[in-house]
Amino acid sequence: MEQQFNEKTDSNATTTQAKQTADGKYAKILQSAIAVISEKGLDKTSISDIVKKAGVAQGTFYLYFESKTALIPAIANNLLTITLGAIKEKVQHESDVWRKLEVFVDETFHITEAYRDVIVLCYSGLAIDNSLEKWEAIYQPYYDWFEHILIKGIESKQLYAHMHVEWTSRMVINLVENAAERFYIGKEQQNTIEVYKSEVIAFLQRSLEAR
Amino acid sequence: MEQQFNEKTDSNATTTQAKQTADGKYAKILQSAIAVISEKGLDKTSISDIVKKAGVAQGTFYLYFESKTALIPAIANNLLTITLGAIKEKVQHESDVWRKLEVFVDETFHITEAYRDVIVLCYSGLAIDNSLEKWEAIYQPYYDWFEHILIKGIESKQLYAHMHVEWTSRMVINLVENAAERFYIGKEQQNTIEVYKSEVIAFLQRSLEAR
Amino acid sequence: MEQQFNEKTDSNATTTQAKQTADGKYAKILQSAIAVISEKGLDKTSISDIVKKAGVAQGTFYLYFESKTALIPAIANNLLTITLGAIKEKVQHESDVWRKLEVFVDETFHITEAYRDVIVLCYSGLAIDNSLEKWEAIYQPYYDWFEHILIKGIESKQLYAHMHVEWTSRMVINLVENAAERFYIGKEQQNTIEVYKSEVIAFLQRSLEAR
Amino acid sequence: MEQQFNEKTDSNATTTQAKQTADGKYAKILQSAIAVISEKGLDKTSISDIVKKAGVAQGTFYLYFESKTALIPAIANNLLTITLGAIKEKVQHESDVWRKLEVFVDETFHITEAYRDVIVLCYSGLAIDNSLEKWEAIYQPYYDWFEHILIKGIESKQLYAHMHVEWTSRMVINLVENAAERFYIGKEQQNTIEVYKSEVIAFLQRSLEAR
DNA sequence: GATGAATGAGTATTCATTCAT
DNA sequence: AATGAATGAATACTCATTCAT
Repeated sequence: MEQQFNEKTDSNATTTQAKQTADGKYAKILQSAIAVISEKGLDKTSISDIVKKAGVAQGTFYLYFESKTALIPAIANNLLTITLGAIKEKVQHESDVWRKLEVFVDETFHITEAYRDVIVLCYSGLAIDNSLEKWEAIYQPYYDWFEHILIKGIESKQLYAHMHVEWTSRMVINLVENAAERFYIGKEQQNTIEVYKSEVIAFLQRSLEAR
Repeated sequence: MEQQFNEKTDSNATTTQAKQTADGKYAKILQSAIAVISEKGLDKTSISDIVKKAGVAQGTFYLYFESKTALIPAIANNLLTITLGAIKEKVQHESDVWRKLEVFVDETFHITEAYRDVIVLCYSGLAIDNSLEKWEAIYQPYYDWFEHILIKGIESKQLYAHMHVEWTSRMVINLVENAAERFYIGKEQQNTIEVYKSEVIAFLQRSLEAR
Repeated sequence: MEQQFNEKTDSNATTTQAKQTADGKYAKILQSAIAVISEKGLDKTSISDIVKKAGVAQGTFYLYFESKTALIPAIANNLLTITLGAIKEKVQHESDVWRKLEVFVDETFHITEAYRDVIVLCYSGLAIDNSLEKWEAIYQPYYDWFEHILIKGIESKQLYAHMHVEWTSRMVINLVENAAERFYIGKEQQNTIEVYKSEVIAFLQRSLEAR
Repeated sequence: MEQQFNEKTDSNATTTQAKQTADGKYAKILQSAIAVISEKGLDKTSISDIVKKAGVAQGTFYLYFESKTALIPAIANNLLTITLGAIKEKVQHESDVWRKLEVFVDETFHITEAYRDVIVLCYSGLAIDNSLEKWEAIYQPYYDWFEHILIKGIESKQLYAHMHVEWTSRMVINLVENAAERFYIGKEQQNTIEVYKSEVIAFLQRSLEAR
């Protein structure tokens, strides 16, 4: 199942690889940018900060990125690649759709915690630019992958047959991500996390289960 | 029901009123800011743009706002006030909880369309500042209000009794707002809107209904 | 005769005066700009150099000039005002047209020597900008003034009656200025200057005299 | 007559030839530079623009030109070569000095129109550098050639015998070029051109004719 | 000779903020 | 309260030039 998505993932990877020059300056700059911007915020990060950390010259930045703004989609793409990679990895070991959903929620919370700052910068960065559509484009492979989970679940009669899989895919992913973000951004107590996740799963289950 | 929230709403209003001077300069500046920033984006909008549109002097801005950054929570607050006001207004005419939900979805889509730009600027503005918690604080009255809808629905045995109302309130509001945003940001065809909304409502209904 | 040109001169002066604020910051910046650019050349002069010399803040420059480029027409205008002022002053004491011509040549050489650098920067500055027409516009009062000299000379039967005064005015002014520039730019020996000027005057006289 | 100038011309040519490599890269770069700079102006033209148009690598530029600045004298030299070549070509068919003068004026106007942009860039370029003397040096063969025209005219008793030929040569060339430039830069109506040229010729004739 | 990736110095311009009036 | 002239810090981006291949 995931097989056919590897292609898309690969196409992303290819894009990335296309940028992989000799000494991997593209990657070095991108990683430095993520690190610095995550810490200081997009506005307060100067190109100078980034190149200093990356150990390249000021002008080199512009050999790989058209502008400061062009960093954001690259970062977002990077984040999605990591996210989707990690989630696929975990989920593929499960065969039951409900277990998949649980693992998906688990992993989303986990990644959200780890990449909290990057997630925030992607939101703000893409919003600034009025390029929220780019976000949707970047998320496309994620949506696609989850749609297939849903379809399989429907085929196995475990999921509600009449749902609109495309829309539902987006609603579920958003619901879970947002719940996770609210959990970590709001800095709620860690001890409630399992209860919180259960509630999210229960909410989804009631919506998704076959009836 | 709304009664007890008037307090909080008032506290917001009070904040606003405190700033209401003679010629309503606070409001004039705020409205100008919303208009200009919605159009040009936060970054490309200068205080100069705002005061020019408001017809006041440069320095006057700082009599009402501590800094440019301080505009965002004010704008967000203004948006929430409008949103919550409009939704309450519409919803209060309904007695059935499912009708309330429908009207709530309708109105959210409506407002999202109308205030699309402002919503985007609030996201990016608050994210920039790493002050996403402020957003939650501002949304508090909205969450509270919806919780009461849920509670009433539970009491009337129409809604699922074991839900965690606080969390569910947030999940539902987020789900609907996000669906609406995706609809208008993605610029999907208008003719699918009713189907789309129905799907959202159906999704929620399956989760929320008593069983 | 000069009376009627005072108007135009005044209009220039007025323009200048309009810019004369409280502490004469406009003039201070303009004079500093002339000084620094004359010395270092336009390209190698930074706004920082100018404001430092003028004793104002960086941003203050932009209160009085739209851009670095906008300096050049201002400088050119300033130069013309000085030039025309000085020449008029000297020439008005002469009644004979040939004496006027002599004094005009004398004074042109004199001013060219004194303002050599400024003249060069005006040439290059206006050429850079492809705004050579501006130069013509700025020179207009000069051309006008000289036309009247020619007309008076024609009326007194001393100058060739069938010349085209407007074109001749431009040709003569250019001829003399260019001769002077070539003299000082080429750094010819000072001892030849009187002979050189005589040759220029003789050349002109043969062209202009009534016959 | 031109014979003796061939040397100088050759010296120029030699300079050029010295740079003529295998695939004529020098010429390719020079022509590209003229084209691009004429269009965009010196300041806004980057070496990158030039090499891109020339179809050579960035570094190749520096094999043929020491720096960006070094382009200007090369362009000016190129312009003079073209100008002098064209004018000589036309004038040599005339035997009468007055006809030569007419043809000289005609051709100067013609070339000024055709190379307007290049002329402007030479002015500004050389002025920027404070290297106006270079311009004189480049023009030397032109002055020399015209001096000989004058000498021949004097010998044939058609021209005024007591003129200073060297200075007069420069004055005349400048007068005509400047008149032409003013004509095309000022964008005067084309229908006046013949009248305009006649006036220039008449002005010169009165100065130059034997008396 | 040719290349073109890498460099890093250099700067015009913007704009949030202040404060004397 | 209101003004708006003045400030000066801050920075994205350019591009001439170099040099290892």
